Amino acid sequence: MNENEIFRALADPTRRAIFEKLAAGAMNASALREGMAISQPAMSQHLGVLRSARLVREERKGRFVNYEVDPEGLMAMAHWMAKYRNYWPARIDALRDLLKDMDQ
Amino acid sequence: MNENEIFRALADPTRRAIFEKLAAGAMNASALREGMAISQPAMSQHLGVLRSARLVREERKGRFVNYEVDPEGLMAMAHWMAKYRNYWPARIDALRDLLKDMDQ
DNA sequence: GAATCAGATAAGTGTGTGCTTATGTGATGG
DNA sequence: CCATCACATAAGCACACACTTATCTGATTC
Repeated sequence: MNENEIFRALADPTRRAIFEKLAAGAMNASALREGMAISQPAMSQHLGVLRSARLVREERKGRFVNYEVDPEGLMAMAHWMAKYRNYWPARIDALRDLLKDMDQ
Repeated sequence: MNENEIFRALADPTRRAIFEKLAAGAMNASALREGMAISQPAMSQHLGVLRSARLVREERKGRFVNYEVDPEGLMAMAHWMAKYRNYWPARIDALRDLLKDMDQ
């Protein structure tokens, strides 16, 4: 349950973009790079950070490495957020939107 | 809804500690410093970051400034997380509580 | 109104971080 | 086997960031 690595990992917009892309479907590092204007080493480093934060996990597939979202990191984040649920109810309309989003 | 400022703000452990302390009860900057081994300017700067991320808000009280958790930032985070709901399933006990709270 | 207090801002500094180019590793294929 | 691939690692560099000390602002109190 390493909040620090998780928040640090997500603090970088490029990494959030990578995560978002992976959330839409697992793929390998080269596929991730497509349309992202990012060098191969940079991608590899970003994936390393996301992986050690358990936001992403890898699966070797021959000489490819398939990456996918690791629920573990998201769970840890949810736990962190749950500590502050006292502060959520204030704006119920927003919460309703949130639940709607979640239901899709 | 600037995810970037929110995640950047929470990436620093000192800032998360400040936020956590404020979540336990509103207080002014000096009270926040107690037991935290942090200089006055540093605290002020951290509060500035948290405030501009809308994780915290201030209320002038004479020559004191009372700080409290701003639900706005947490809401934005919840929205971000909601996008990845598909990946939450495995260990939901905590999350079910979370959603139950949201339903109120 | 001068001293004092809470807090913000300014300016400088060391460290962290994200990038780059270059090279390494390990699997595939001709 | 050796050329090529998908990817990781190494090393260096520019910039961001969290801190410091010093100073400023604006409200309170005597």
